[in-house]
Amino acid sequence: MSTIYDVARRAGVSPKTVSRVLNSDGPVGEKTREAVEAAMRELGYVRSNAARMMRAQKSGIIGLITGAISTKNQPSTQQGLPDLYIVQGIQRALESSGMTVMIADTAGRNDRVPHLIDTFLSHRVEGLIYVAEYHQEVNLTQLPDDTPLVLANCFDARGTPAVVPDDRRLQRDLVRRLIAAGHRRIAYLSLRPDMVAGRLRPQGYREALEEAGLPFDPALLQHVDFDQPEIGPQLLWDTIDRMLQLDQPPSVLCCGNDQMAMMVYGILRSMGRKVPDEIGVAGFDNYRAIAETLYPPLTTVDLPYNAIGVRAGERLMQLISGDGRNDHSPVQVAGPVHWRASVTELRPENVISFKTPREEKQ
Amino acid sequence: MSTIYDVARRAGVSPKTVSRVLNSDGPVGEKTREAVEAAMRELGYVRSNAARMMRAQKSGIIGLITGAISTKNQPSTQQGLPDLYIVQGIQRALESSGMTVMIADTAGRNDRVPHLIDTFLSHRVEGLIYVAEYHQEVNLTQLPDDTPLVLANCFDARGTPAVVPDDRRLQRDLVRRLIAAGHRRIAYLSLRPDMVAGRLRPQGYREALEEAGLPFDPALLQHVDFDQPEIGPQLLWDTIDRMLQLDQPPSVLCCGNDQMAMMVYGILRSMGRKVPDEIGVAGFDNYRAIAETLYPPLTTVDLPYNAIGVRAGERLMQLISGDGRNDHSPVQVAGPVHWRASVTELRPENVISFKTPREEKQ
DNA sequence: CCGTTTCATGACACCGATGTCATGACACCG
DNA sequence: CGGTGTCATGACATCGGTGTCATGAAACGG
Repeated sequence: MSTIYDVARRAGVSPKTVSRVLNSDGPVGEKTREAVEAAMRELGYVRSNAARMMRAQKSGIIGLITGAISTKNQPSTQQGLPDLYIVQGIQRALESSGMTVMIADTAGRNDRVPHLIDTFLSHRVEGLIYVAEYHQEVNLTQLPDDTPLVLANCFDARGTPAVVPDDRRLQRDLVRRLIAAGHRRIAYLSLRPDMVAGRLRPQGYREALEEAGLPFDPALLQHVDFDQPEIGPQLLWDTIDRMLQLDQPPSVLCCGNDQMAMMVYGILRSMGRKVPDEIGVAGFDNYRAIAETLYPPLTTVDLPYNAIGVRAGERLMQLISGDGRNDHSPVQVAGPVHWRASVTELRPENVISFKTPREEKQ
Repeated sequence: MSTIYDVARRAGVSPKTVSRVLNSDGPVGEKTREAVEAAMRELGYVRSNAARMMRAQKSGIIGLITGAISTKNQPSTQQGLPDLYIVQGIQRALESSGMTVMIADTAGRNDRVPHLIDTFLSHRVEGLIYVAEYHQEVNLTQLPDDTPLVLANCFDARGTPAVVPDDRRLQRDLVRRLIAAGHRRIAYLSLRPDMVAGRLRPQGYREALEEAGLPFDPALLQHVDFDQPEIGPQLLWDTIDRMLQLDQPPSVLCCGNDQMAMMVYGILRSMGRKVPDEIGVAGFDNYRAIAETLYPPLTTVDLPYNAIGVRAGERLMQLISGDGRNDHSPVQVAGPVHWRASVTELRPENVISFKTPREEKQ
């Protein structure tokens, strides 16, 4: 691979002049510039990042640690790959800055994280982002260095800058919407309470009920460990069965996530209950491969992974450029409700208030 | 960040000696080694890859180009993220070699590929892998350089080393298994024929029929563009309806992929047909988030994305180490059938032949 | 006890790009 | 016409490791 020296020789100038052409510092004569550019083209010259970053003491590299790519071995993981969208968002946010993103995968083993961090440091990354597979608290080994770190989809006790989904608010918005559609008996099938989402989402559910003056019925809030290998479907079946046996059964089942909702579809139909006519189903995530393909399509709320990534990327760029605003509270990100055919509008008159001005004009 | 010079000064030795400790070339006295290691620990020394690769003229970096991370904007993409498993496989294959994998995302725009390649070349990557979102033919701009390139999940007309799924064989194996289970009228709902999978998989289906001496009925092989935004479900509904109206309706619906199978579940149930008692459903991909969670779980065949990645990584390492075996035929990878509850065994006696020796002992 | 080999270590150059400073050629101004 | 400023360009050092070669000391053999 050719170097600036090769280019310089071919163009009959000094290496420094080639450098000037490359970087547009200092002045370069018109003819010289053309000669240099021609030489570069002819040699297929590509500038060496290694030499460059060595001199400049800047790598232009951002390190990204994620389990996204190999999450499937973990037993209790729900759908698996959503945090890929976070990575996508990060890339989008960093694209304009000219940074190169280097992604390392934990391969499902958290004990490899220190090694990955070491590799990144040896590349002299200018910043690090750790992306968790699902909203959780983490505890990374302290970075020995002053390299900035941002946590995405997770947080820690040290107050490291973090960006997380606003589970509470998202669930509240969805349940609000269900209430607005006329539903009064809303069941909530929650994820395990040892997951952050399994705690925050039920909170949002209860908040929406309270706001609307609806009573909270403990019988309608159940935690279900639905993704257990064997017994998961049984647990879910049993929980739904009990709810439907109640004196006042629910008119809609709110599920902890879209994958649970998919399983609920099958169970309800095996029970001979029609969705949405006899009972509605709502999800959480807007995991589109599921939500849009299910039949009928699933009402759910957008867990904005993309936005989380973008925000995390932006936050990191701030830190790198020295904007050390010590915001110890994590950034919370929310997203829109997606209303689809899996829940009926019990009171059609309510629908009107949800039309946009534009639609009303038509 | 400290350098070998800092370490050397602290340990009272020369930089070269520190280098020797790092790389275990040349001999180093016991005491000296300890002093150097202590100094490194105290300073939190991490060796600079930039300087290293500059001297060694080796970057230790593999470039990976994929649309995996941002595929969702594309209109005609089926499920979206499976090629992430390919990336995982590649990482696994390259892990032991000490290479660092740098992933670049096309952000859904193929016109960015040349730019990404340039970035990689400026990092002096030692090899490149291009990962396609689904099995397809591609046409990358010729690499100006002698950097080795491997295609994963795609191939080109130039005979670039490639690793692809063996769609034909996978489908044949699945249909064989259905036939072994006693099914004789097997319908095939294919993906669009302009996709490679939409051509190869039906071929495998027909091969399995021929092998078994079963007649091929054109009415049972239909292409369905099921993931069209609006009309997809309608098209699918209509196709299934027609098939079920036949004099000899099928006993099992073989779907082009798992996502289509998920949609078929909903449609069959809305038609009042029970799965698997009245009609069986089979998928393709073993997209576990769907196949295992659907109710009943889906019989499907493993599209071995992981293995494709591993093979691609291995192939690239061969090329880098100079093993230029000019294998112009793409490597074809297959995987196992996953038999789950969505298809019944019509003739139980057949099941015996599928028991493993171990099971028979019990 | 002297010549030769082995061991432990250091001096120095080099990889490729770029920051600093110097140099020569003009142009401009009083 | 001499002094000064601008422009175009190059020489040289530098970033942090590592390959090459040299050096001095200890060990070994006869």
